[in-house]
Amino acid sequence: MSTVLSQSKRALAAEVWRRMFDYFMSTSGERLRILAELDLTPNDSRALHTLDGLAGRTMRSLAEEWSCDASNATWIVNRLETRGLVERRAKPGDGRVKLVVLTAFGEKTRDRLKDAMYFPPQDLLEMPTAALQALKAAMLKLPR
Amino acid sequence: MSTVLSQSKRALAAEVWRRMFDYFMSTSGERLRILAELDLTPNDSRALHTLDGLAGRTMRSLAEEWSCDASNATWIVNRLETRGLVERRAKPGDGRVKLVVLTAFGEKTRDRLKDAMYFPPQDLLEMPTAALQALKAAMLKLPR
DNA sequence: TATTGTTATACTCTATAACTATA
DNA sequence: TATAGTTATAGAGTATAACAATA
Repeated sequence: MSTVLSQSKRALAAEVWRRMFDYFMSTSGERLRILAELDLTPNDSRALHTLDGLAGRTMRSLAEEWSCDASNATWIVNRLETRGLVERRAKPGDGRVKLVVLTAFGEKTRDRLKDAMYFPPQDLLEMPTAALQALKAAMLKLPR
Repeated sequence: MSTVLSQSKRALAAEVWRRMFDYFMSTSGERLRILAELDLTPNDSRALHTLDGLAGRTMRSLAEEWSCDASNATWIVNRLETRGLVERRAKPGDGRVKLVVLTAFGEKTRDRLKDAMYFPPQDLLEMPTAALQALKAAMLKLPR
């Protein structure tokens, strides 16, 4: 891929990004409201989405994923455990390792959170259908 | 405006929102990197964007805008003041009130931060021009 | 001896309540 | 007496370093 970009293309991408950035930021209050309603911090939210109810994650891998110290991961998992969202299980082969999994309540909370976050802002719902269709077609071309 | 929406329109808006949400979230690491480079926390960033170098803001209005306690606003402003990003000025007519303004350094830091945040992600810059044009046209129709 | 995780400790961020100064 | 802001204090969240248990 080329690293040389035309001036106009740069300006185009900048305009697209600025609009998307501003719109997304304008909706951040709604996300804070959703978290407060479920009595979760942004950090709790990130933690819930890292975990699942099946495989289990080692404390070490969680600290790495969360870019924090191992002792901080202990603190975060303790907090979730106290609230019944996760549990620690011993790893069969290695007595040093603990596996953290979501409880049924943890999975339910994570799913409720995800549904709420994915629910579109009211003013997006009220856009003309044609504009939404154009937006969707363009969004499908986003690189990830 | 109608509050009755067709099923297909709901699904359309949900798809658009989910794509935008996921793309934006996938770029959050870059934003944290920018903040770290300027030695700012997300909170510092919010504070810088609330202030300016001219009008000045009362402590009370800042606490309200930041949805925090007045004593917390004092703490946040103290932190910025220690780093030379803001200064407190007395309000001429009312000796109780203090006005917080960005210093020249504060304005420069805020501008550098804004420029970095508005710089589009690399993979957006590398999208085909036609796709970017379609994206821009759709973005211009966003409600805010 | 190296690795996994926790505990002890300190520093940052946030809130409640008490306080000072001005209106 | 009411308002603007700060200080005292306590609790949540994060990091570093020391530690215990297991490999």
